[in-house]
Amino acid sequence: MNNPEIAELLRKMAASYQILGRNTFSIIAYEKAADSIEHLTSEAKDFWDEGRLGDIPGLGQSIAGYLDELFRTGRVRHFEEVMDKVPAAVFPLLNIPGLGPKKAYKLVTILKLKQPDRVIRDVSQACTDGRIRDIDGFGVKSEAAILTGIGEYRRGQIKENRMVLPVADALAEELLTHLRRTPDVKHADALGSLRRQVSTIGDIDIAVSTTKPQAVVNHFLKFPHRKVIEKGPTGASLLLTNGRQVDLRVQKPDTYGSMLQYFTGSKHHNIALRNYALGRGYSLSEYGIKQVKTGNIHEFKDEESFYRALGLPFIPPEIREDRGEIDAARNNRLPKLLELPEIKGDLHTHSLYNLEPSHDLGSSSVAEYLKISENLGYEYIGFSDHNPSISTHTEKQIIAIMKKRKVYYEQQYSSYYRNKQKRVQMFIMCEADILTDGKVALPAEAFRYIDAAVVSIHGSFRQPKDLMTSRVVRALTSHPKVRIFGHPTARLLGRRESIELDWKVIFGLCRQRDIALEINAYPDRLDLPDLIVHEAVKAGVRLIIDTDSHQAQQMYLMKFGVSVARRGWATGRDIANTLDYNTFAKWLVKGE
DNA sequence: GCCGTTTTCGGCCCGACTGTTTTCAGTCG
Repeated sequence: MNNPEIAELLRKMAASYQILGRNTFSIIAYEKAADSIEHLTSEAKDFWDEGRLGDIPGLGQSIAGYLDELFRTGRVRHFEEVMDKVPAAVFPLLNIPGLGPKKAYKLVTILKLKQPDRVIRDVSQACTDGRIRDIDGFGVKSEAAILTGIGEYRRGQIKENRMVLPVADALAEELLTHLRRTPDVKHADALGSLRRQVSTIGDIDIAVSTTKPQAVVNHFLKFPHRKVIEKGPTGASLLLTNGRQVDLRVQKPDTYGSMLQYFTGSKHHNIALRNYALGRGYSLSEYGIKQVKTGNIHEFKDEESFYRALGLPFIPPEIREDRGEIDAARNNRLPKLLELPEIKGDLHTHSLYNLEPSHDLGSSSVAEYLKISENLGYEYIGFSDHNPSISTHTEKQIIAIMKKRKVYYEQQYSSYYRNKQKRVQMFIMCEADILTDGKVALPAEAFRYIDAAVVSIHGSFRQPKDLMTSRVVRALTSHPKVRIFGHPTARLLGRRESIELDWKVIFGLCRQRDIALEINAYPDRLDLPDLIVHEAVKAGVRLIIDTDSHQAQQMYLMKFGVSVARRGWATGRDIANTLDYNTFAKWLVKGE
């Protein structure tokens, strides 16, 4: 049983306890345990294997004992006994926004709904028939609300309606630029998951500090839009022409810091922070910090002073996820997170040189890439075109192509720099497929004509974990010039799930051979995911951030790779391409 | 049921919103 399934089971227990009227704090305990397991970076089963179930926060003797039974026998008798007291049809209804355990239970018992697999349809029908309005505690509006909720639930099942970070970021930048055009705006910032730079974003929320709220709201409403959803003296919501919703919140400068902190989240960070504050006699809210004894509320202009008032250094938004940042802050052990200017090169780019590759060519010339590398202040760039297709070439042909390609790059390079002093250094590389059996799609002899290889998976994504792991191990150990494991989970945001890998094995191997795991900054990849970055950093594995550019302008997307690294607690020392050219070349170029 | 820079006992995040009420319960983020 995997983590999401266990979390769901624990949530069902919490709901059952709620219906059965048990102790509120048992209910909270089960919910916390579910949250905790959902946030875990490795499987709870792996903890159990190692006899460390108790190390999972929120699991005490009781719940850990039940999970032990679950892993040993596949069931928990206590859970079954409790949940048997609740009609099975209650549980599917908990997925409907607006319905919680109490209401769901009431509907199921009063309407005598027995069949879990059709209970949502039955409730929908009951709303349409007007059979819910007469139930105690419900009314006409409840019927409409439930129907809306069911609609949302159904749509949510069909399509995950989130933007990838770079898209949301670009949209937010337009809005922020628009807002900052009026002098009434003192500060304007993104809020929520966008400010924390999460890889996918739902709605865009923006905060403004001003002494003239109405003027700012009016100015905001001039942004091109399809419809005004809401407007008032302290905020407004617009539906944009692209179908996205933007919410604006306006605050006076004196309380801007508390508001920014509160709406940046994450929810889990805020809960943990409030817990921490409560131990010191403070109660937190979006309005400020209240001294519990006196009831006095202190307001904050900025977040720095907000955290300082709690005795903490500023915690960067990217790591506000309740993954240990409050403890680290308290002990003054927050990492000095990587920053964009530390990046000195990009090692995964595709030029337009046609080597008859297995996958897509780039569309920019070597000169264009060099030009942008200069603009970015880089010391080096690597060209990592896909290997020549193995289905349409013999080994001999591939070797010949790679040899010719090396000459081409060297000529392009020297002609670009004919009369120039300062140069961006170049690495001639290759992105080689990891084939189904773990072979790398580049003959050994072809490695002579490259400095190093990125290897990555472009097919057979659904192999079982052990097979996939040995496949990757074979590829990473196939040649000394294999130096980077590209977009390691092969996920595509909103389109394809990650492959399954035993990360412990991969981390161990990467450390042993000093191979870097790539953080691929391409918009719908953002791969490694931040959670695995965090694990890799803890394991002391070297990382490298690349854009996987297929046209030179995409090199500017590096900042999103940096965001992922920051969310994974990475510092400059964890990232290979913060090294200066000489040190970096020593690391990258191995073998003859 | 969990947990400890107030505590191994006695606390447990906070406030808004909604719809149903006549002072509140349930749900959400």
